[in-house]
This record gives sequence, C-alpha cells and structure tokens, in this order.
Amino acid sequence: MAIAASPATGPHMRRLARREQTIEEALDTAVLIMEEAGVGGLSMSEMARRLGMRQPSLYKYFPSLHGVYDALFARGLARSYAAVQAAAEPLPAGVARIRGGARALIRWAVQNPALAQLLFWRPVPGFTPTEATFATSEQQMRWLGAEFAEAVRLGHLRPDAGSVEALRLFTVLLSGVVSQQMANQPGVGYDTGVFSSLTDTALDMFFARYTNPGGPDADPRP
Amino acid sequence: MAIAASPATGPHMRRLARREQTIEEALDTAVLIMEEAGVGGLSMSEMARRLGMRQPSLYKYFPSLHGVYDALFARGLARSYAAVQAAAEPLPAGVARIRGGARALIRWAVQNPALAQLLFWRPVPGFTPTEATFATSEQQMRWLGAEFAEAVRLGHLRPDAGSVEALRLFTVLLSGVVSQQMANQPGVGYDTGVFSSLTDTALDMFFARYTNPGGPDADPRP
DNA sequence: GTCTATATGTTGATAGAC
DNA sequence: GTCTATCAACATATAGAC
Repeated sequence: MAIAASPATGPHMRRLARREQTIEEALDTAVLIMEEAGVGGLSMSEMARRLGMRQPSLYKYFPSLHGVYDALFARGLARSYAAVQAAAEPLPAGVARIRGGARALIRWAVQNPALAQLLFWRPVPGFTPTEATFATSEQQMRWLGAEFAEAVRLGHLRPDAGSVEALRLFTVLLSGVVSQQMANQPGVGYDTGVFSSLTDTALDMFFARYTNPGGPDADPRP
Repeated sequence: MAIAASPATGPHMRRLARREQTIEEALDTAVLIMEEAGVGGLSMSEMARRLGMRQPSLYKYFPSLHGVYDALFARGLARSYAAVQAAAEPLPAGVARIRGGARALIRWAVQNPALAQLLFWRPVPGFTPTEATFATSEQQMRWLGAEFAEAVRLGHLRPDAGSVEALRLFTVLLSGVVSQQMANQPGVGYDTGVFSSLTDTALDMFFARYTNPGGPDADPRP
C-alpha cells in the first residue's frame, strides 16, 4: 500500500482533490438553484452558467443530469445521517437518544429544504437513486431499529415498540412534521416554524403510546 | 331572473355546458399526465397532443399553464373536501366523525396521488394558487376546527384538543401518512399500503393523547 | 478539462387566417 | 374555436479542436 512516498499528497492525489473540490462546488450550486427554482428546476445549463463554465464542460464531472441528482441524493443521505449521528451519539441510549436524533433530523430537513425534498418526496419524474446510494438509506433505518430495540431492552418502551409498525409510525411522524413545515411555511426556520415546533409534542405522543402506564421502569407483563 | 323561457337549456347554456365539458376533459387528461410524468411533468403540448388538439387551441380554455395548475388545485380541493364530507356527515358527531373524515381524506389522497401532491406539497416552482381557490382550503380547516370543538363539548376529547397546536398535530399525522405512503409505495392502494394501513393506529395514538384517563365521559378538571 | 459548434429536441405563448 | 405559422427560449447531449 504505502510503497510510494506520501501518495496522498503527490501530484496525482492533488489533481484528484482538485476534481473533488470542483464537484463539491458544483453540488453546492445545484442546491442553491433547487432552493430558488424548485427541485425540478435544476438544469445543467444553469449550473454551468453560475459556475462560470460552459455547459458541455460539466459533463466531465457528471455523466448526465440524472447523475447530478444521484450525487445530490447521496449527499443528502450522508449529511442527514451525519447530523443525526452527531446529535444522537453523545446522548444516553434509549428514548433520549432517539428523541435527539429525531430532533436533529427535522432540524436538518428544515435547514436543507431542497435536499430534504429530494429524500422525503420523489419530486423528479423518472429519477430513481442508484442502488449503492439507496443502501445508505437502509443503513439509517437499521440504526433506528437497533435504537428502538435498545430502548425496549432498557425498559423505556414496551416490547411492541420494536415492531416494524411502530418504526413506520415513527417515520410517519417525522415525515409529517417536515412535510407540513416545508409546504406551509417554506423558508421559516426550525425554531420559529409552527410545525417544526411541534416536534417534541409529537414525540411525547409517540413515546406515551409505547410506554407502560406504570412508568419507564415498570415491569413489562410476562 | 326567469324572464326568458328555460335559460338553462337554451342554446347559450348548451354552448357553455359544452365548454365546461371540454375543460373537464382537459383536466382529466392533465391528471393522467401528472400521474405518469410527475406533477412537474405537465405541459400544454402534451395535453393538447392527447386531446387531439393543437397546442394553441388550449389557450381558449386556459390562460396559461399556471391557469391549468390553478384549476387542478381547485379541483383537488373540491374533490377531497367532498370525499371527506360524504364520509363524515352520516357519522355521529365527535371523534367518530373526525376519524371517518381522516380515513376518507387519506383514502382519497392515495387514490389521487397527483392532485394530492399538488395540495400537500408544493412541487411546482413559482406556482401559488389563486386567493379564491385557497379560500376553500381555509374552509376545510375551519370545518375541522369546529368538529374538534364539538368533540370537546361532547366530552370525547380534553379541552386542549381545541387548541391550534392540537389541530396542527392532527394535520401532521395525516400529512405524514400520505407522504410516506406516496413516497415509498407509489401506486399501492389504500388497503394494502403499509403506511396507509397505519391510519387507525395513528388516530388511536392521537385521540389517546387528548382523552382523559378516566374515559370519554370523565369530568374535565375545572 | 476547457472551449466552440452543433444536432435535436422541447417548451410557452402570440398573430392571424378561416 | 379551430387551425397554421412562428418566435424566442430553453434544454440535454455529442463531436472534436486546442
């Protein structure tokens, strides 16, 4: 592996890094366009125009417009996942961690409406993400399932909170808050949005349903 | 008023009816296109093509593409409202009626994905419905608020169910079910969809939160 | 990797004959 | 109300010179 000296800083790697940087810059621009013109309003021409580049040059970085969407989808997944993990990891396992992750996801979605729409809805006709990028999505769901199982094991939630139905109901809540906030108050921040402010109430409602009446440490019936 | 004989069947009215019929047919076609190509995939050209008409002729019926979207928005509002009312009206006032209306709305949304997306999300960049059509939307919300107030009066729900927060939380649930169903299982029916099947569970969860522990007839605290 | 040039297609909308 | 003709933009994508 490390035969050549400092391969990560050699001219080849520098060139690769430069290329990566251009791609990142192009995706930044794409996000700006989508925030102005809608997710469906993205075009190679407008991207090139804003990048000070001719439109055909963009095809050296992306194979097609679909390729751009796919890269944006992957970026959205990675960033939302990172935001959730960064918020959830330091918290104690169980409902506290789940709550923190949910808050972080909704906050991220409200702050990144274009990418969030691409992930939560399917606004681009004929666009389906690549299998590879879609795998990240399933990873996120597996993580959430594991956290629910842990919350059950800790006695925070009743055993039926580990069912797929409970997990789906949880995603319904998150999706609902995000959808209502973005559709009815676009451009309004997380803290002032009338729907994003309902996040904790919605989570309370959900956890109350899956908590034993006797409290967090009550014995689940055998 | 009724000076001329049978004005509703005279030649003038017949002509008007014919015009209305053409417009309805055009909107039917528009819905089909949106279901195939996405809400943003609608175009005057494709509409005219399928109607066996030249594209400029369509401008005799709609002032612009935005005008078509506005008519579709109005149609979606009217039909969803009608579906909700038809299901809710025969039911006894209170939670039963609210539950029936919610079920009907989600069923309608799943069965009419294109119009539902136009109503629930804002997928068309730069399109905002006319004030007149938007008024219908507020009418629907006022009806829902009145039903909640009635449920509180009947003792079905706690007084705080009449708050705007509770009402918003309710719409979050409906929006969440619809969004998840349409995004993750497009084309799957209401009865077999894994998310639309959660409708009753979600409503149970909501009503449980706003019900007194002692049961529907327990005294609300003074 | 950048550019020019170009093929090829689409769209929304208007003017004006019949 | 229908049509033809047309305008002016806009788009994706490719070929090939430098």
